[in-house]
Amino acid sequence: MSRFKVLIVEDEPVIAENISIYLDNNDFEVSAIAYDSDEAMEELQKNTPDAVILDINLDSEIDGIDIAAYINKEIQIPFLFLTSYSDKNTLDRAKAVKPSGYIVKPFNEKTLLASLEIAISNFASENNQLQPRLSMEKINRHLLSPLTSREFELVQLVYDGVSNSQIAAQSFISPNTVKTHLKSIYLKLDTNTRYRLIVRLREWMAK
Amino acid sequence: MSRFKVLIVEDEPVIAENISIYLDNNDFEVSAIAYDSDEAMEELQKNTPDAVILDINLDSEIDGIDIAAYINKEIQIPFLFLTSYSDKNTLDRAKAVKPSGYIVKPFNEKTLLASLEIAISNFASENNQLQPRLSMEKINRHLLSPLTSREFELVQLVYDGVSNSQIAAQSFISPNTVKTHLKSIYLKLDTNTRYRLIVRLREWMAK
DNA sequence: TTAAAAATCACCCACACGGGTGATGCCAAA
DNA sequence: TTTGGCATCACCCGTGTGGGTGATTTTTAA
Repeated sequence: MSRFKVLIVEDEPVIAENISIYLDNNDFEVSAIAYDSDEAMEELQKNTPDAVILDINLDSEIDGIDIAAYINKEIQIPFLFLTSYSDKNTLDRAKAVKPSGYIVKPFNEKTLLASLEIAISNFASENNQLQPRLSMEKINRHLLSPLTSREFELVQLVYDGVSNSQIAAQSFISPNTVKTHLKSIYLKLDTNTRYRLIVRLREWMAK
Repeated sequence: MSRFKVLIVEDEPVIAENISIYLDNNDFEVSAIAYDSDEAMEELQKNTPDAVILDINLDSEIDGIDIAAYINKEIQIPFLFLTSYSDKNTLDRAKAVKPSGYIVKPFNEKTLLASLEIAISNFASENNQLQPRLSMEKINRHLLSPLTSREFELVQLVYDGVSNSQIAAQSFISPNTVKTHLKSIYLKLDTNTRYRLIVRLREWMAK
């Protein structure tokens, strides 16, 4: 696998250089170093990285948190804050843009590296399974009498938008049997149409 | 608001004490300090905290990563790793349990605190909006001709499991009009049943 | 002002779906 | 051995939903 491209946004050249060298020695590719917000925005657009390390204070109109907001809106890649400031005010503003991490200077290089790896890993898996799979456990939590395993199989198909006849075909049972199962399912789930079943399941999986 | 209860799992008493005092001075309540995995498991069950700081190496059968796996399965609260180890092997194991953060010792106290706050904040908002609201923007990204605003209103109702007659009633239009709108919607979304529409929207919102 | 797009409505038809009822065979627990 | 849960199937009926067609009014943009 090719190395992950990381953009460093940091106005102090010495620190930026240090980070760059350190990342380069540890299986990351530094796509660029941006010393101010303009450079950062440009880099984000024309040479989009896989992750970003963001200093918050850049003594310009736009600060690191603004850049983060832009990333969330337009690019959707993970980012870490790396900053000297951890006062309540700054932290509260930072919370709003949902950073993958927040590291306060002076920082432990290993912490930076580990945080970066975790951020990338978490971000990737979030995007792949933000489609929560149905969990029989979670469903039964809401039920008086739990679903049988067969019923759960059918529920999964319904949840994926499969029609009764299709379910019958790929489950090797009669369409009538599918209907019979659905009746018990509706009874247990206290529902009466397949689309309301889907909506209910979506809600239950979300929490 | 009452203070967040944090469990500290750390086998070195001096470090554990230091963290405890520091958190206590910064608006967190330390629900307990667990010096080994048994104590940790017990605390998690009988005095469930809002977040956990986990050392990985606890020189017992069960280590911090195992505890993390347990938390994910049974409790669902955010946790941070705080450890001396950041070798590839340990880190890869840690990635699998999706920690909110990974801090390597010796650590900057402010980093710990900021990471904890970010972790709790991110975790809370994840749980509240894991039910993604429909976004007209995201839908239209997939369409040749975009939805009109009226159509989008109806799509939202369908997505919430509302029947045609109910939609008609609460939108003050004729059931026939609802059907007409749905026809255009199905045409644009390339679908032909309301439940497949719901499934498709769910998929599109997820990424 | 005028043409195009959007929103509204009606009627017909076909069918997938859901509710009601009843039945059979299997298997495990009592 | 028997009871009860589970999975399987069938038939009937009513209706909500979707497809086809055509129309009028309102709003928006040219």
